[in-house]
Amino acid sequence: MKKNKPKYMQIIDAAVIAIAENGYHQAQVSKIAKQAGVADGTIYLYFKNKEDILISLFEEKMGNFIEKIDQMIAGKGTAASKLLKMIEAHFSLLYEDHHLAIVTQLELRQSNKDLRHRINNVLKGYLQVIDKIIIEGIETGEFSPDLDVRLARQMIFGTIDEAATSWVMNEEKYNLLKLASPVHHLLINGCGFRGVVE
Amino acid sequence: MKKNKPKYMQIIDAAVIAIAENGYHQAQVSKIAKQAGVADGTIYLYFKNKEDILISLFEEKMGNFIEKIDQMIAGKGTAASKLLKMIEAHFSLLYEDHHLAIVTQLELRQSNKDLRHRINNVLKGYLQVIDKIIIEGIETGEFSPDLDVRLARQMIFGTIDEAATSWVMNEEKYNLLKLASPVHHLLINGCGFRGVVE
Amino acid sequence: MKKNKPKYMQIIDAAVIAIAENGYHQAQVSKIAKQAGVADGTIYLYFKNKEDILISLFEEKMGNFIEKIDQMIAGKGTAASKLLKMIEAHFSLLYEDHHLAIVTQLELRQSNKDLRHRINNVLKGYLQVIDKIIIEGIETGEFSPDLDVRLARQMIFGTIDEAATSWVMNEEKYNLLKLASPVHHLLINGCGFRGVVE
Amino acid sequence: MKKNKPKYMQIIDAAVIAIAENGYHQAQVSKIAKQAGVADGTIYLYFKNKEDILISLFEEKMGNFIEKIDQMIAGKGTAASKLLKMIEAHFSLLYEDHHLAIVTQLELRQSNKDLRHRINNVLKGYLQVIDKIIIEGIETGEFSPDLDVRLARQMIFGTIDEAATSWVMNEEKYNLLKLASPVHHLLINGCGFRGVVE
DNA sequence: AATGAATGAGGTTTCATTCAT
DNA sequence: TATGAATGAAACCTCATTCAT
Repeated sequence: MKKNKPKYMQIIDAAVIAIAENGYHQAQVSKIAKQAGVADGTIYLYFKNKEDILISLFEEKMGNFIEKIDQMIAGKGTAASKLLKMIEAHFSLLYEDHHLAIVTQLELRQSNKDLRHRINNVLKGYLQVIDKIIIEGIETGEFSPDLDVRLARQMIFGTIDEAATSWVMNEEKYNLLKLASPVHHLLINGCGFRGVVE
Repeated sequence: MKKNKPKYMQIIDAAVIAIAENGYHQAQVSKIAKQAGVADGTIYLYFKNKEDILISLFEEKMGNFIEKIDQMIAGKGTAASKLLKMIEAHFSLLYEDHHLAIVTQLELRQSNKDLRHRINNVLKGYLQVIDKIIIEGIETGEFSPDLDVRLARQMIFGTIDEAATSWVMNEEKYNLLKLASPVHHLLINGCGFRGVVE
Repeated sequence: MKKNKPKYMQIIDAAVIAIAENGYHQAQVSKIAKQAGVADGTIYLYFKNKEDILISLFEEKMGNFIEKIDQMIAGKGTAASKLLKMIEAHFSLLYEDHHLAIVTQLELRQSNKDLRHRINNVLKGYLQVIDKIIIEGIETGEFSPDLDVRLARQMIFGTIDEAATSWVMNEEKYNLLKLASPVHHLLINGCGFRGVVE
Repeated sequence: MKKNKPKYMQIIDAAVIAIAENGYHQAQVSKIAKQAGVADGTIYLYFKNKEDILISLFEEKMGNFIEKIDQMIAGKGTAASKLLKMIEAHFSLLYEDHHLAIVTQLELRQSNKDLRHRINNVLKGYLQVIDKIIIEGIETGEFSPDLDVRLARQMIFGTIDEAATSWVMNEEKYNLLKLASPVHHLLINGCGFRGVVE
């Protein structure tokens, strides 16, 4: 299994840095190889082609994240608290890894349609986690019983993603972590006012 | 003024079709020219370069849309009703123009960072419209008084955009227009349940 | 005869300016037309193609010059004095017309081989004038009887041309006219020293 | 160091042939690559761009030549004899390499101003060699003490260059080498007659 | 396993020239 | 005569991938 050899992650980590620092289209295979400290040809002993590096990058980084989240929400607690934890974990992941934030929020988006479909496949795991929380919330009565799960999921993911992207595009000038709670509040309560400020 | 000549819009419309049908990177200038029924060189009588076609495309299509929305929400009505109109207008724009939906939601996102920054500039106008509605809603007491405008805007835009992108990626299998009302309801009320289904 | 119409010389003069100011490869037909105050298409009513403008330019400017020189040396006087007059006329032509100097000494040289052959054809007239002076000098005993006319002509033309080109490349910092006499002296006497400074 | 690899000179030599046979503007990179027996892309492993091939070509061929001349005139001997050697070396270089003669005397002259300036920089070394000889000649009393070094240099270079160019334009019908001696004689003695044939 | 020199396909843009008005 | 919008051919360079060592 190639994935267990040290150079596999070495190349993926190099790709994150190379893409973050040079931009998607300027991160040539030779730059990634140089950053990884291996020869160009060596890349092809571990990855089928360049696209394979990118999809593997996303799988490794996001896959781990999804597993972590999945465990995190497995235990007890309200759906709302689980949602908050998820948002915090998501923001934390990007906040802690500057390079990764740039790569996932900006650079990887300019990949071609094919690659983006495969990235979306990875994301499906994340969306399923969100779905789980929503369904649990509905069942426990925390969330509105007539919630359209798909739409709610799109709101949750779209909002988190948009908040993260804006933060990266604003050169990370403010503390993303501090947005987790207000974002969470917004997703639960929406914009509307009901006479009581919670 | 080049923009008033018929070939200007002819080329832009051709670009939308060519990009939608071939993909961003496979929509060569020669393909756009062919689609427009002009010679390759003619393109450069109306646009500085290929990137200029794309930014102009976005400015024309989105710019017009933003103006329309802006007028639409100028009159009377609640902030909530204005938000609904906006969402309907947004979904309608994409629903009515299959090619445009593909181009704005999928293809144009793989443009390089420079072009994306210029696209974001156009989008700013849209975000300001959203801001206007939010602020109006807060002032009239419809929306929560302690709403963070920036976050609310990110939720609204992020949700609309994610819903639209999902619809396109799902090959537009369902009727996007019908989502306007439930999406609007979600944005106003959030996921949370308060014992009353409105 | 097209040559007698006012626009013929108008275009040629515009070409001199356009080439001098923009360089040979940046002097597009449209620039020449603009400088001449006519439409692009009008150029083709007076010239077969772009090359025809350039060759005509050279013929007009140099042709006139050669005729003038030819008349100048027709009268009495020593061969040496005629040579001096010719050098002075040559330097004067370039000294008086800044644009023409740049065009003939620098820009027109980057024309293709074909055009250069045709330019050389025009130059033949000039070379024949030089030959006339040399032969006359030999016959009168002023010049060495065993002079190889072709070589002497190459020395005279090569020296004048090199002096003129150097002057233009040095941005015409010094007075070219003042070089006529010392250049003439050099051509007559060579580098060698014979104990007497004339 | 790229210059030491065999393909570096292989490509330069191919460029000389391709340019000589096809003309400057018809010597596309692909033709040079084909002539060199390498792929188009290989060219760019050794040269920054097409212009870099041409300037390198000139530097290699002319640079070597200038060094050789410089050593040649370093030893003893009269200034006049050194001048003769230089002319012979110059004519010999072109006479021995048909392709190089065409390239330097005709084709490379149609390069753009920028490239020509860089070529002139290389030529400066040659002009300095000429200056050395002139100054030495003045100091030893061989040459006229009131010689203007710059003008003398222009005469010498202009004459040699014109003779060489004429020879190439006449399709090298006669033996250029045989012109070295009479050209040398002309440069030393000029056109004038002093009653004694030396 | 590792190297890195070599490959070669593919696209944007310019500009001389035409021709309908 | 004069216009100027439209034409369309043609080339430099990049970079993912291979393969002999």
